[in-house]
Amino acid sequence: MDTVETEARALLGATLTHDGVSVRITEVEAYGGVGDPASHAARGPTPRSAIMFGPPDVLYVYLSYGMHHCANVVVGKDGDASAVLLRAGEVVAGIELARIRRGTDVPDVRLARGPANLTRALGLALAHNGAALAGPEVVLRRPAGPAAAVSCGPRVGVSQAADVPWRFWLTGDPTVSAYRRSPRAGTPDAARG
DNA sequence: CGCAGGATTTGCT
DNA sequence: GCAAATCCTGCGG
Repeated sequence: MDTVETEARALLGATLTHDGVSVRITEVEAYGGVGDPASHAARGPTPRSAIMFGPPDVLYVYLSYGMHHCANVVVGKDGDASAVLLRAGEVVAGIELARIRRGTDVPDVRLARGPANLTRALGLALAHNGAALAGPEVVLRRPAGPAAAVSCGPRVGVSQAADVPWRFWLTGDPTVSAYRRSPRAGTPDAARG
């Protein structure tokens, strides 16, 4: 339970609840601190990334491309800037509310597929940045034991250190996105579990 | 004060 | 498969 990598794996199968919707986490990405060029904390603490340097078990929410929200779980002890991006999940409660937020024509397995879609299904926004995972607003219920089958592969959407296999997902789970490859098609996926 | 870029998603060709 | 939408953050001057 020391590395962000381990923390990321441990979050698979966890259930995150907010505002009437619960999502079982099926896909995550690990982000290191200062040593990880792809992390928001790569160049030291900034107003935005400061929350990552604080105590763990809080939410780190940020706005991407001016329109999408992404949610992270801050891990590691105080002073450590590690975080785990929540990329996809399965809606296990409040599915009707999630469907309203995402659109009635969205298939169930896609309700929380993709980091921005997951936050939208949960109703998370910038206002929840720094929210404690122990509640009352946001509740994270960690799984009793480690996930049975976990696959790993390179991170998606990052232009730095994309070769580091710090993306984890539950093998074979239908809510996990087989996301598009990087611009360079033909790159070996290496993502098999 | 101004500029460049981003942990994405969606829709059209 | 490609390109646009859209705004906040971080850095340089």
